[in-house]
Amino acid sequence: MKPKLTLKKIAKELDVSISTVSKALRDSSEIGEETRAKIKAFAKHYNYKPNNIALSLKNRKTKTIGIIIPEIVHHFFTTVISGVEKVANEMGYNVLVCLSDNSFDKEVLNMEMLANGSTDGFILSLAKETMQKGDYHHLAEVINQGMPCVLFDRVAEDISCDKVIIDDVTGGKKAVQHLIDIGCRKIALISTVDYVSVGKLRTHGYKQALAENGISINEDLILKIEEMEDSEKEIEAFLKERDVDGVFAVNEHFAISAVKSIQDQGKKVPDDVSVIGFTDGELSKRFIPSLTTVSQHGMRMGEESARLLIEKLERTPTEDDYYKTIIVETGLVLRDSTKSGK
Amino acid sequence: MKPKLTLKKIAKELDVSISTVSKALRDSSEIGEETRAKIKAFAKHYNYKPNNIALSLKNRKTKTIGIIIPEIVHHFFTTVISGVEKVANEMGYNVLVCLSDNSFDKEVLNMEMLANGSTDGFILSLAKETMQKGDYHHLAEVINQGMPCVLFDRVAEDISCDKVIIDDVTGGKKAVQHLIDIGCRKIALISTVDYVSVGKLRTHGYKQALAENGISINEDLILKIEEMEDSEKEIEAFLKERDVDGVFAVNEHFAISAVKSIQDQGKKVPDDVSVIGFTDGELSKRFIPSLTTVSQHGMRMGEESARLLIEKLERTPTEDDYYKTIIVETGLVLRDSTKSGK
DNA sequence: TACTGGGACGAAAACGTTTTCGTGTTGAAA
DNA sequence: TTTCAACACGAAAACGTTTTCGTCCCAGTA
Repeated sequence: MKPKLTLKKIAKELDVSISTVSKALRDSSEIGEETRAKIKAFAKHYNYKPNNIALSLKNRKTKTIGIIIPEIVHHFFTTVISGVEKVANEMGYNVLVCLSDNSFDKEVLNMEMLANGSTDGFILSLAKETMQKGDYHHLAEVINQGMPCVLFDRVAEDISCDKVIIDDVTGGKKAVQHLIDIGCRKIALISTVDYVSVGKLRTHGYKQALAENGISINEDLILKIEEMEDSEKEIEAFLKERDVDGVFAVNEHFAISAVKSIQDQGKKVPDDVSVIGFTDGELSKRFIPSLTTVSQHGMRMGEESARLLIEKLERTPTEDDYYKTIIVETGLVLRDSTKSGK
Repeated sequence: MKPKLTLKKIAKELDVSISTVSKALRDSSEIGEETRAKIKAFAKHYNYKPNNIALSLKNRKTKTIGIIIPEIVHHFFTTVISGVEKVANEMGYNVLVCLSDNSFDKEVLNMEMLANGSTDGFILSLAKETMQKGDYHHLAEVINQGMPCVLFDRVAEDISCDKVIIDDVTGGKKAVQHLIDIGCRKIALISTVDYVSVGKLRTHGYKQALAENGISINEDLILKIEEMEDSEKEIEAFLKERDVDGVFAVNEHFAISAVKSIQDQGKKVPDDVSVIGFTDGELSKRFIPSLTTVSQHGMRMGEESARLLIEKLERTPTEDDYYKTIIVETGLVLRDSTKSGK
């Protein structure tokens, strides 16, 4: 086991100064042809690689970006990470992944770690608990320290920074409009509680679509779920007592639970009831019947976020600075859980 | 926007030396009560946090561990990350996630990045291409430099380092034994090509179970799949021409494809054919019929890997060093894709 | 010969810490 | 009065780089 090679060791070995070695390796014309060649040969032979930490300290940049997500065991977030990784790597950056577990405290802790020099900036989707509290001081603080930051998907209005979101309202509207187009009139909505921004927005979309088609909104057909844990039972109970011909669920899990309970009641999907979910997970694709969904394009969101962040990192901060919000379009992926249009 | 506070700035502001500030903040008895209190109050008020990079450079340790996985959009790997994150955080470590995309070159690149000071050690599951090539020089090199390393799931025999694996042979055996127990006799195996170690081992388990029960091995009932891309069609073609009453698939995708093509043929799962998969993903759980699987306990594997690594990191390297291999037990999770025992 | 210029290299500062080893001041013991 | 410990603090090295600014020497010019 031989310890890492450093400039100092090379210098001593070749009996030149550290500066000479450094310059030679960077191909400076200051160093004579001969010495340069010798040093480069030596470095190559012993596989010298500069120490990243020292570079970071010197340059005051780490070439690392952090990403904090609420949970990793969730297909949408993994696709986002995937997108971030892809462009980060292309641009020579590393990715530090942190999990907030949907906990406010963990989110704050993670941000503190990342902000203390470990990363040049970060990408974040808010924890559920954070959105509920509405406490964003940790974000404000870090941004105020000059650390660039991109929020995605679960964002907060009142934080000024770059953002990447999907148009949840339009996404929800598209879904419901499609249900209407194929003939549904009694459309249930299975959503989350309102403090989760995406739930609220998709609900708006649902209502808009109904309104625009002259269908009155029946609050009794709207279910808001608080706890993921017992969502399945809640959905079952909810659907059992209602007569519907269409269901729009704001995520994949809810959609699948809906399909199951509809089938348990002896009805058929999509013949009796059409179901649309949100998020294009593996599950939706391979479920039987496969689910029609509003696709979120997680990979694209990740790519856009990373690009936005790195762009900001590599620009001199004096240039005119303003915050962008990128809206990634949603798509409607038609599969077998909805009747085909006539 | 105020830039980060440093020891130097505090020192200047309070008109003491840098060393005094550093010592005061670490509660050294060298510094007088009064000065100490003053400095600590100041630091607290302006929210001083030491710079991580500088600490890393000084201490020659980063308190960061890297994890390189073949693909993140894969439930098993996300659960592993989840486990790693959990214990890493508990022990005060950060996690740097890299994706090899199953490419040898990307794996090498990732390792080089991580080895240049960014991390204290890492956790790795080999890329498919790496296993195929059988080229592990990058691993050997880094280990030789004294960087601790833990391999999990897709490991290489001939690399000496800590490892965390499941007992794939026994896992496969358990599955097939169960199929036999519920009355299956014509059991097909859907596996991967042999250079993927897990595929090979699970195939061993399959054969062992058959042998032990006096069932002759029919190579015609074994399908080895090379490309994920067209696995669905291959499986369909394979099953159409064979008369089977049980299927053991070495992963979730294959299992689901199997179920689908069996159903397409007008047969019933599990009444006509029982199917068992490997990996307890979300998919298996929520698929209809839900899949009986051999569970891999990704979370546990991640936890064990992280624990192993950190243990090694925090021990003085002079103590007696040897490499451990931890075998995480598999479990058989019975669901609806297999007949219940008679 | 004296001066100039440039080629080839080295010294040292800087990034932000921690830690070792002074050093100056005090108060008390001899 | 001298001596010495204890106390409170500062200087400087070190971690591994990059970069600025010398410095030295030699060749060419006047």
